[in-house]
Order: sequence, then structure tokens, then C-alpha cells
Amino acid sequence: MKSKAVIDALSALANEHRLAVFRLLVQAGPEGQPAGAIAEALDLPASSLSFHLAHLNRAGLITQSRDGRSLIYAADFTAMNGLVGFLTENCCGGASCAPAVAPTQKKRKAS
Amino acid sequence: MKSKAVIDALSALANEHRLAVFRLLVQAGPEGQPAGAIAEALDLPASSLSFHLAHLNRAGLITQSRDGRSLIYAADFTAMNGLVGFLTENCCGGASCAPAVAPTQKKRKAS
DNA sequence: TCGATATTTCCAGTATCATCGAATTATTGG
DNA sequence: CCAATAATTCGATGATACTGGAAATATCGA
Repeated sequence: MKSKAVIDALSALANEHRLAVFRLLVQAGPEGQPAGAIAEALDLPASSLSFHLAHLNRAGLITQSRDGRSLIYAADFTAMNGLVGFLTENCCGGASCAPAVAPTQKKRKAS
Repeated sequence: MKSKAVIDALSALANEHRLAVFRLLVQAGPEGQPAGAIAEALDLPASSLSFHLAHLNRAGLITQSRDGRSLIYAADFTAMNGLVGFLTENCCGGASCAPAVAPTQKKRKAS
């Protein structure tokens, strides 16, 4: 996962409403939820929700598909996997966030 | 980790420069780096960097300590651990981002 | 085709974020 | 105490994000 994609994903999740939407979709599983149900569950005006859904979609965190009049949104678990993977590898010093104590030897910047 | 803290951490990392700073500090390990070294490594004006460091610090992702004239910043691995933990548990459907397929039964919101 | 439903796009107003030079604060050595 | 060094805070400016009602678009059922 590229740095730019990571930043897009992070900023997409870095919002109260979008984080709530995403969590809801994760709980909903691969089947997803129509926009209307999300709006009702989170008590958000349709236009505001649409803005947030578009944001999450642009960031690649959710997918959109149509079912009749409804647009179904679902969490993209692969993308989320990529994000968590990046954070673990690049921001936790590898492993599972182990403090990276006693590094075998200080990593020296090449030249 | 509370939702508010998660959002603070996510929005702190959702910026090109701050993500670079954080990664640098992760690589630097628990000993951290003085602000000046970071500014030089990332080629950022001192005042801009200071703004970003304050942001990361407010979010709890880095710690600050003084060593003479220098202010040493270091990644807070515990906080990062908490963030990744939250994302894994709440945004990946538990496990390690398994698609959470075939949920035993739909979780119903308690009244 | 028409009316109802589901959702998005448009738009304007407000708010928050990012930038960076200049001024300020903290610390050290002499 | 003073000059030098390290870093922060201030302040003004420009950019970007969020909000939500009204209008537009897509789809369905009859």
C-alpha cells in the first residue's frame, strides 16, 4: 500500500461520522447496507451522509453497488487489511507493535 | 482506546508530513530524535515542524522530553498499539481483518 | 408514463487546517 | 550577564473540509 493511499484512508477514517459509518459497515459484513439504513442508524441528513460515503469510497475503504433504488455500501476488508498492515510494518517497528526495544543496531540512513 | 482518542490519532497521522515524522521516530526507536534532526531529515521549516510535532503530541502519538537545549521527540508505541488494536477489533471484524463472513447472527442494537 | 422512493449533486456558508517568517522563550558556556 | 543555539508561539494568509436544504437523477411499480 502506497503512502498516498494510506494518507487517504487515514483521513477518511479521521472523522467521527465516517468512522461510525465504517464501523457499522464492518459489522454489517460483506453484504453491506443501503445508504438509507445507514442514515437512519446514525441519524445523519442524507446529503451529509452521501458526502461522507463518497469520501470513504474515494479512499477505497468501501464499495458501492446498486440494488434497485438502493445503493448498497460495504466495507472493503482488503483495503482495511492493507492499512493495518502498513501501520503495523511502518509505524510499529514491525512485529505487532513491539516497542522495537534494543534494536540489534541503529539503522543508519544509507548515505 | 476511546473513539475520540482514535479519531485524534487518525487525523494526526493523516498528513504527509506528520506521517513521515512518525515513521522517522518509529525507526529512531525509544531514544527518539531532537526536533532539529527531524527538521533536517525531512527538510521542513522549524515552525512548520513544530506545528506538526505539537499535533502528534496532542494526539498522544509521540512524547516530548528535554535534553539541554534540544527537545527530544519519541514515538509512543503504546498509543500506536492501542490504535492498531482498535482498528483491528472494531474495523476489521475482529481477527486479523478476516472478512467476518457468515456472522453467527446479526448483532442487534440493544433497544 | 406517472408518482413515489432512494440517493446524489449543487451550492453557499462556516469552520478548521496548513504554512512559514518574525518575534519570543529556554538553556548553555564563558 | 551575554551571546549563541534550539525550539516554540504568534499572526496573517490561503486552502480544504463539513454541513444541510433544495434541486436533480435513477429506479421501481402500476
